[in-house]
Amino acid sequence: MATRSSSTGPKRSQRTGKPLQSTQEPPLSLERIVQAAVELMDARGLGGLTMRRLADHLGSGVMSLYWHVDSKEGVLDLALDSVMEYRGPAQASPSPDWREDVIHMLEDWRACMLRHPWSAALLPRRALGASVLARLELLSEMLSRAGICEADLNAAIWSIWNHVMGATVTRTNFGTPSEDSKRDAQQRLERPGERYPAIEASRLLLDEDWDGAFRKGLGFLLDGLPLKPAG
Amino acid sequence: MATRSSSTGPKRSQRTGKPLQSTQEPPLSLERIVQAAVELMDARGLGGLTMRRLADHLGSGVMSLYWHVDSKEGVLDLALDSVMEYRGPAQASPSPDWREDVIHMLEDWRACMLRHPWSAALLPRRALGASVLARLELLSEMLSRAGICEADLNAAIWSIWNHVMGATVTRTNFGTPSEDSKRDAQQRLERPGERYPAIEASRLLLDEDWDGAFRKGLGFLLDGLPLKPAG
DNA sequence: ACCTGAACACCGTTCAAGT
DNA sequence: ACCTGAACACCGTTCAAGT
Repeated sequence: MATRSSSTGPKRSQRTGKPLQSTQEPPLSLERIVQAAVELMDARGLGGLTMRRLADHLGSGVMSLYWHVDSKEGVLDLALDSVMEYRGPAQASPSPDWREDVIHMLEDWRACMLRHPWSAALLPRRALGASVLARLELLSEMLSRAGICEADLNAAIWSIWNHVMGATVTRTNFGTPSEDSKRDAQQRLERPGERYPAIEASRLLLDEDWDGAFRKGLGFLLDGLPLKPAG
Repeated sequence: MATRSSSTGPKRSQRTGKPLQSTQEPPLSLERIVQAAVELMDARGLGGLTMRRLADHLGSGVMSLYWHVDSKEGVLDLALDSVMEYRGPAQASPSPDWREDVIHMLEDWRACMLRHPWSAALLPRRALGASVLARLELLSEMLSRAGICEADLNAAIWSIWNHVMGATVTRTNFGTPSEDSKRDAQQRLERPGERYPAIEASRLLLDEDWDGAFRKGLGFLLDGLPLKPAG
């Protein structure tokens, strides 16, 4: 008559009933929770993160998570920042060319986000964590050293932030679409009475050189920054 | 004994039991649904849109919506595009200064999104609708007329797209924070062992001139575009 | 053609309790 | 200090039915 499976033996998934791990689970910790959240989102996307699934993944009850974490929002904050750490360029930092340093850090930033496609959409929606702040701090130093004046600094930083985040979020959304959705998009562009000849001609939505567009656009932006001769 | 209220008389909200409207509701239609969705999100944010609430708002049962609409995703697609229409500049379009035209359209784009703060976060996550496509088409024409070469066109368009979307989404997130969260942010910056002197000095996170940063950053980007002498 | 309620398989989180 | 299950107030959507 019992509708719930027996609770003897090792912890089992509420969802599948299969044993989650043959060995003993280590105790819960913030680190384990955050790491599991990253893995879960890597595998199943932003919407795939569920407190219940997260607990399952860790072999614990759902509510156990809440002793370590305030809410799901807190998990998202920590997961995002955990993925954004910067280890710096190969050699000692201040290279002769400021542009090289800036581009290296931003390419790495973008690469981090592309490794975890859920992160780009999360970036602008949460409080800034230590890793993101460290990157902004570094960017600020680099631009000052390049000779940007104080009055232009914040606008320059936000513009670069917008470029990195926008390029990444746009790419994870529009990049590598299925052949079907490509055909759909193309048909949409050619719908009678609603035509977009310029977009059609330039293949804006079919062009797949997202890396090139990122680099080139970043070049435009850096070219446009007003720099004084030297720091 | 009945646990549900009587179903005589005009349609009542399942949630509150109050009559939703003293007059007869007009029949459902795609237009009414989309408009109600926009109103709901304007009032309660992206997370405030619920199929049940939407139905309540319209005085219908939840499942009635699904005759007009495929899914909640479909409602979001339509709501976004409905809010992004461009009516063009006051006078006939091709002004002597291409920059003026571009800036006008982009300022208007940003203004549309700021009027509906949920829209910026939605923009990069959905299929492009007619209003957004029309704006991209217009932008493409304007840049070609300005003399950008074909090979640079798509990178330029995406960079500008990133700027508009990024600036708006960043502003709706970080803009006008409460005094409390400002203090929190400041304390975070000054935490011992984890300091961000450059960000602190430039007041990157406290500066509230988002309009200025948008315009200035767009200026940098347009300055950096490589233009041939004339179209 | 248009609308409906019941039901299903989920959510995040509160609570009162266990060790 | 750390973990738990039951329960609450929600979700989006399928289905079989009504008019």
